[in-house]
Amino acid sequence: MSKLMQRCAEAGLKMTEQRKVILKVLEDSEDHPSVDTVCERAKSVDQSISIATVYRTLSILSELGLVLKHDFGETFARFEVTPDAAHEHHHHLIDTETGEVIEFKNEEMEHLIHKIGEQLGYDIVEHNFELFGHKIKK
Amino acid sequence: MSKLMQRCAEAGLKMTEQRKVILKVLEDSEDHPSVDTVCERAKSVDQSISIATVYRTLSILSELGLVLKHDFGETFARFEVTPDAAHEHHHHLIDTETGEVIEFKNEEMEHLIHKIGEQLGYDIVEHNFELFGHKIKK
DNA sequence: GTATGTGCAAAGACTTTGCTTTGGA
DNA sequence: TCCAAAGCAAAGTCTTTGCACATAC
Repeated sequence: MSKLMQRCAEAGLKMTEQRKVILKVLEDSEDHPSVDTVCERAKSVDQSISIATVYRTLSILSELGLVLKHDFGETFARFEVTPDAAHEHHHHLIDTETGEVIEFKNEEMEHLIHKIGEQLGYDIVEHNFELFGHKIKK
Repeated sequence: MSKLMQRCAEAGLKMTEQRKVILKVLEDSEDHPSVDTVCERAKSVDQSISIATVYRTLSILSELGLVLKHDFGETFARFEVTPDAAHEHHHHLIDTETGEVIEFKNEEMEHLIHKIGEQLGYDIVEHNFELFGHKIKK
């Protein structure tokens, strides 16, 4: 049983065929798929899966903190499975010329985020950090 | 003539009555108004201003870099006039309990952003950095 | 005078939801 | 069995756009 399925079971969710497929699609995705893309990938396994179910499933997973919802400056949302170890946390650099999303890690950032929260008297529960830029041409 | 009007004139935009009102609304706003809010404030000066014009104006200003478009995790966009001096750049902390948006500055962040870009071989032209959290209760 | 800008309403894009049926526990 | 979940289609929300009229330069 996959980690995501396990977590869903713990949360009391019924493990329907559709959910199994969607969870597997998410776990197998190495990019940051949109709802449409998740749905397409799911449909290639089970044609009957509807986009409404994909929306509902992603919404639940997001509330459970099992997936992260991103806005990379487009008109729609993208998703990825939440990294479960602290050292797997990463941020995103979007190449403004190609649309490519590059993941990067930065320890300093992690520290800074909590330091800033402390200074302002806040418990930081979430954050967005995205860079937009283009390759430096030699 | 306001700074924003000046910049618009330089960009070759016609200075219509509607634009004057919208520019003034933006310059006078100390928060991060949504399109609807900008439109309401503009209408209180000139009832005839339509939301389509507000959308079009904000879109132009955003392309010119004169306003910044933000996504604070809501379903709609918010805007603010772009700070024109480097030392006025700031980021945002959204109070998840009240929805309040707190601005803060952080020099370290500015450095880090460009350092990360350099390390990855990218010219960073834009970035999003938002924190979400709640007040620490004593 | 002419190109740009505006208002209105319709269309578009993405997302949510009501209702009926299906199926997991 | 029974309630959560799915499919479908309609509706909702935010944003963009086509068109006819208005207006800044």
